[in-house]
Amino acid sequence: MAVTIHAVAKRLRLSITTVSRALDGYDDVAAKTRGRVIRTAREMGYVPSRAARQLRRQRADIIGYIIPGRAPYFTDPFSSEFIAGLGDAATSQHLDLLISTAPPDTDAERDTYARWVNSRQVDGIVLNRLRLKDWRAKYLAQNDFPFVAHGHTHLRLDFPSIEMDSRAGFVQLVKHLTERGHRRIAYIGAPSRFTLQAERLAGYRIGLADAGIAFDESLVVESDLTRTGGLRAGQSLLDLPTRPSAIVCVNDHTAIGAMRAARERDLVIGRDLAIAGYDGTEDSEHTDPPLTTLKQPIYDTAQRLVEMLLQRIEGQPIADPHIILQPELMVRASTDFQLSA
Amino acid sequence: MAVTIHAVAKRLRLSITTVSRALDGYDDVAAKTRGRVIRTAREMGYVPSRAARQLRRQRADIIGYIIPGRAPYFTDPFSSEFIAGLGDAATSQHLDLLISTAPPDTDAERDTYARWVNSRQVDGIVLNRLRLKDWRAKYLAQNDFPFVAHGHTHLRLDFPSIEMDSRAGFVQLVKHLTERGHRRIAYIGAPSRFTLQAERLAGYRIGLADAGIAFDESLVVESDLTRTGGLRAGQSLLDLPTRPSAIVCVNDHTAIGAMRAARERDLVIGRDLAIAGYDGTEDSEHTDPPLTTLKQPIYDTAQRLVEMLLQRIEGQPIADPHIILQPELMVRASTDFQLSA
DNA sequence: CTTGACATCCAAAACGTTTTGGGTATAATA
DNA sequence: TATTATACCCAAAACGTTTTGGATGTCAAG
Repeated sequence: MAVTIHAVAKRLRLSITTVSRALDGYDDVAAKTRGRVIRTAREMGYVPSRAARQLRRQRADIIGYIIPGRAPYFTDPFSSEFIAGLGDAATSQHLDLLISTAPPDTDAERDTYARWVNSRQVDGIVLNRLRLKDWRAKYLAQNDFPFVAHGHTHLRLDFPSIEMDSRAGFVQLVKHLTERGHRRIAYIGAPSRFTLQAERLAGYRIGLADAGIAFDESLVVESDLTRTGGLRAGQSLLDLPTRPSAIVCVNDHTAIGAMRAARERDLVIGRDLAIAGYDGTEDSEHTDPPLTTLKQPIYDTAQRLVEMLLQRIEGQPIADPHIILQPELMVRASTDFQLSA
Repeated sequence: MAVTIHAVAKRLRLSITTVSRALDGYDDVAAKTRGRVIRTAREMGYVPSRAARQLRRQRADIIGYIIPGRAPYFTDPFSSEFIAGLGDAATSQHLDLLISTAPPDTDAERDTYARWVNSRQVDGIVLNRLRLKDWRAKYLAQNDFPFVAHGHTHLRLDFPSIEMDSRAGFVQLVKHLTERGHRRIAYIGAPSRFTLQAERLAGYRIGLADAGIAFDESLVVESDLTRTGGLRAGQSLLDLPTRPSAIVCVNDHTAIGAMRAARERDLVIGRDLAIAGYDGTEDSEHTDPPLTTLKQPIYDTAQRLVEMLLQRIEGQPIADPHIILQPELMVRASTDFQLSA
């Protein structure tokens, strides 16, 4: 079987206490002894049993992330990049990342969270795509379980978070469009339970109001954050009696779907029709034409969230527990034209 | 703190043995007692400590996957879909999925594998993007550690695997192109240490030979499986004195980059130039024009790999330990035209 | 009444660490 | 020489389960 601390101690004719303390860098073991211990341990390929250490230390050195959805929903590049950020940051903090998947607001989701919390399998949890009334945040807060989140809720809860001011982003985006002559600007959104939908829709409405354009309910469609959803929503908008001249989308994937709907109808994006997304994933650079989008630093955000979570786990004070970042408007060919009257 | 089996036993005035056995469904506990135990445990919110169980059972109920690369390399949709498949399958088998990232053939990679194996943190490992001489496969096999892989190596090792016959796929793809009049067909590949590169390049060459076309080294470019890499490689190919009329790419991401290079040069894909990819990710459906590709069942493959791994972990015989699947040629507009002489 | 068989239950060991609370030399000080 | 520091080391407890190997009681059969 695997080599235990016992075996190392036996070989060295030392107690396991001394071996343990030597390896952990305590100063009550002679330098020479420490050297012997470290060398022998390495030679024998000793690595502490995670389970035993975890049981004794009451700490797993693992953080958890439950992907809110099932494939292919989750395969959007936002998730990939987010997970990559979590994974890399975890690794560099000597943590591991435990992943599971569960569709939002299902029993499976509740079970998974309950299991992770109660079995002390992870030391902390990262939350993403918050809901306005996010039971997860409530549950974790009630159980005093360390967590951080990307986004906010409408509940009275205090937890470390990083969020994008996507409302301001959409205001800016709509302004960009109205300045280019657009008056009929449509919006393809997400289900209303998501905070991101509330924020982005609000930004859209403010943007319209700023330009003195009346809000037109028929130009707002709910979709599901996927390309296929964006395609369907785009189809319905473009088949309207008087179609919009611009479509802003809740995320890049939706926009990519909408672009396809436009092509199906032989509309030239960037001339007949403006389309914009949100997220600034690499995808958006490679569409034809390149997609105007609001860029958020997904990878960095994930990394910083892990750092905050670790501080929270260790009970350290967090310097800036509520970070709000501004997305950056990336104007590309999909919207960069003056609408001809 | 969290509720332990001790607390449950105390409340019920039973021994922890009985509580444990009642919950585990042994038949040496009275039905009435079992009922009381289960009810009380649920009421008290008892969930066994993973660490303790793991220590005693010598089993973690966790499988591991180390993403071979760092962001943004890993953010290609192949990885996302693969991870989604692993995650979902793991969940449905009552396993969790531990994720880390490490660039191929680095010390970081070796450390991570060694740590996971020696600390018995995971019960088994899933390997992906195998290398021709994959030290990971060798290492795990030597340590008799359960693992399964997507792909094969050139080493004499026996392990459960699922792989795509991507060589046959490329033969078919090249045939598809030669039938449409293409003679100058270029290939954008991956670094040569990857098995997938060897296979796909071989398929490309056989396809050429089948059509009586001489292999032209100048039409083969090595890239890095990313869109940006595909863009660069595409640029260099299209700037050749006599440019190719078709480009086949080692994966969809590369193809998407190559498409961009073509657009930069005002070439109409699907008329002036044929481009094809490999993977059949959803991305390929949404390009303009839609991308011809070889589709492989990534999500299902991941799921089946998890099943095989679990059997391997439990020492059960595996019915079919070396599955080879045929990719499906999806002919789309990016290649579906006759080349005008 | 004894003996088995059966149904229930349980004490204690074991899993492999970390940590607590000393213990034993040796050297320095009084 | 006796005392006190100092440096180094260790036995044993604890973490929370699962599992082994009985123990106890009841009931039917001999």
